[in-house]
Amino acid sequence: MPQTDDLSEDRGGPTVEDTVLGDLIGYRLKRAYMQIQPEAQRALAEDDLRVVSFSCLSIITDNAGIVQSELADALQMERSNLVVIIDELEQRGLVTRKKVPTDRRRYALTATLRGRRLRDRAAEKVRTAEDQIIGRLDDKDRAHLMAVLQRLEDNTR
Amino acid sequence: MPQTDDLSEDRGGPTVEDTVLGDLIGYRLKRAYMQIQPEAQRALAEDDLRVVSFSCLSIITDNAGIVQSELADALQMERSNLVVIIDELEQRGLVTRKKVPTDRRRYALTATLRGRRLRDRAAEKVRTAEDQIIGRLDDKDRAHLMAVLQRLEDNTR
DNA sequence: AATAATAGTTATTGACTATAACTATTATCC
DNA sequence: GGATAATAGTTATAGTCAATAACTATTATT
Repeated sequence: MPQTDDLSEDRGGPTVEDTVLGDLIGYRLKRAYMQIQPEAQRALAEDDLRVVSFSCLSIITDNAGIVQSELADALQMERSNLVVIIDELEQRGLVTRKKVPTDRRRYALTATLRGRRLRDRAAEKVRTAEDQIIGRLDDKDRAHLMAVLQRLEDNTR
Repeated sequence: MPQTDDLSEDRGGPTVEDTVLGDLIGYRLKRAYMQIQPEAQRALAEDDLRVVSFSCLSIITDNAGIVQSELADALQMERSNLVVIIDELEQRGLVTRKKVPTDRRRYALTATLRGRRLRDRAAEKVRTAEDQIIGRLDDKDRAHLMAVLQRLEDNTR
């Protein structure tokens, strides 16, 4: 029997009572996210990417020619906050900004070969990092989780 | 057939491609949380509570006599950031700070009757707000979601 | 042609988190 | 038992991030 010497203090605090918070979905979502996020962040930092820049790079890779407003919309962020992120991706040679001839207000964003490769590599690392955490979560539970989260998200739109 | 005039633009953007992001748990968690959080925030604002102060009030209510370090630990936040929050809860007469006789470094936190009542009322509102969003998610899916999220969280400790 | 709206940009603000440094008190160690 | 280390609470501060407003250039509307 794997009985150790440590008492209740061993992991995650001395079992605080909770009759309400833990039954709220928002709370559970936040807690789960707080465990995963730092690992994803660490994985992406190896390639000097933040979560948000990786997200942008990824969507741009999958949608060559997308413009900034559409990207902001897809990632549910303000287009003003996108500017510096695209600036950096562009300066690093990961994406290109090209004026759309038919509408010169817009910039078509396209990932370069380097950008696409970096996206794939970084995605692999994040996936691996997540798998570490998921641990004993089997494929069925994982699939169910993803489906339910997706449904949750869709319900609000 | 509920065919409307609007095209693909109707809800959530014109279906942007995504071969990677949507398969990451961190991304799905964040997106789901981003839908729920504003509603919870709005519900709590009716009682001049923020999510974090509600969380504190709730844990204190369930753990009369808990001290600030333990609370910070339970909510995974910095104890320095807790100070002003407890200050406010105390000033509003929702919790009391009382020196622990056996260890005068510590303050025992206890919710007042008003605090406990507010907690219950606010919790009810958040629950209702969440239920609006959950919508078509049946009890079985909800229970499964909560269990899996809990497991995810525990796996990292 | 005048007016609206849209895309991108810049600057700024407020909220939140993390860190370091400090005081008071208690625990540990020689 | 006294020096030293550790802990609880606090304060101040700095960094991160999201939201807002205002601006220019361009296109759409009437």
